[in-house]
Amino acid sequence: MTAPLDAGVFDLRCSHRMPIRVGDKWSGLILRCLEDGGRRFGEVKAALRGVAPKVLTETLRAMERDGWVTRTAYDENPPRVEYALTELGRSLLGPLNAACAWAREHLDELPHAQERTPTA
Amino acid sequence: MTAPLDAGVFDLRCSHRMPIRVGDKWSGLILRCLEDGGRRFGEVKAALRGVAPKVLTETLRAMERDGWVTRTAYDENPPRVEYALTELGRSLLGPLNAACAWAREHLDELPHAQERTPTA
DNA sequence: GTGCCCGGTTACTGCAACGGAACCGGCGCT
DNA sequence: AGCGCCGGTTCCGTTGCAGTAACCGGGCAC
Repeated sequence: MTAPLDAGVFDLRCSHRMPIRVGDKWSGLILRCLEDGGRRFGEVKAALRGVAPKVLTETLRAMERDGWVTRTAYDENPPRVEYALTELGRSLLGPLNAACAWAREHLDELPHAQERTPTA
Repeated sequence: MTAPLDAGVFDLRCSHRMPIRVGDKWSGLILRCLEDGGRRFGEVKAALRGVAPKVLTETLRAMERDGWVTRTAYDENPPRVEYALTELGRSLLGPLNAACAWAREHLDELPHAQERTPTA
């Protein structure tokens, strides 16, 4: 899954005041990016083309804090850090994919779909 | 469904640059509020306790523009306006409920769930 | 004529998310 | 000595969602 993700059409959200927070711009994409196994910071960054390192760090930290991903730092050099889904994080792929399926199915019915960028 | 909705734990989002936009704070709640039939502005406002009329108008207008709800103004007095789901809007309840089901199922596994407000 | 009801609108403000650019430390390579 | 790699961090600015408070217009009732 190094190819650009198509999940950009749909992601899940809860605001910071709600127990679940998947609503930032990148969480959904990160979930799907880690679907097939752990990945390094740089790999995720490359898959999510255009994400600023600052934002990626923020998002990954939040996801770690909320128990969706694990962060494993290897004491090597150059440094290596691996992010992987927890079971909880993996369970979120269900609703996420349901939403993505909906989006693919109804994309043509959406009034302003073509005016906006369909895929990230 | 005049009782306060519990969908506050989960809603769906896409940013304004994406074809689908369910990400604002209230769209998901409005969808579920209209699930059982059309409702008046004031009814929706009462069901979504705490929403400012300005924000509610904005959200409903956006949902209308995107083809999820219809707005029907009756030329009566006092004025009456009814909002109802379109077929497209109704189809969104699928993924939305999937997400809500996930939230209910995993609420106890969430690290910081109790610190934040579980229900709106 | 005063006030209420409904469905808004307007103006102002706050805040969180997002983004760009620059910089950093530790190590290894040349 | 200088450069590059990796995984960040810091500073600063922009954007957009949301909230508060106040107001409005038309018709009706008192």
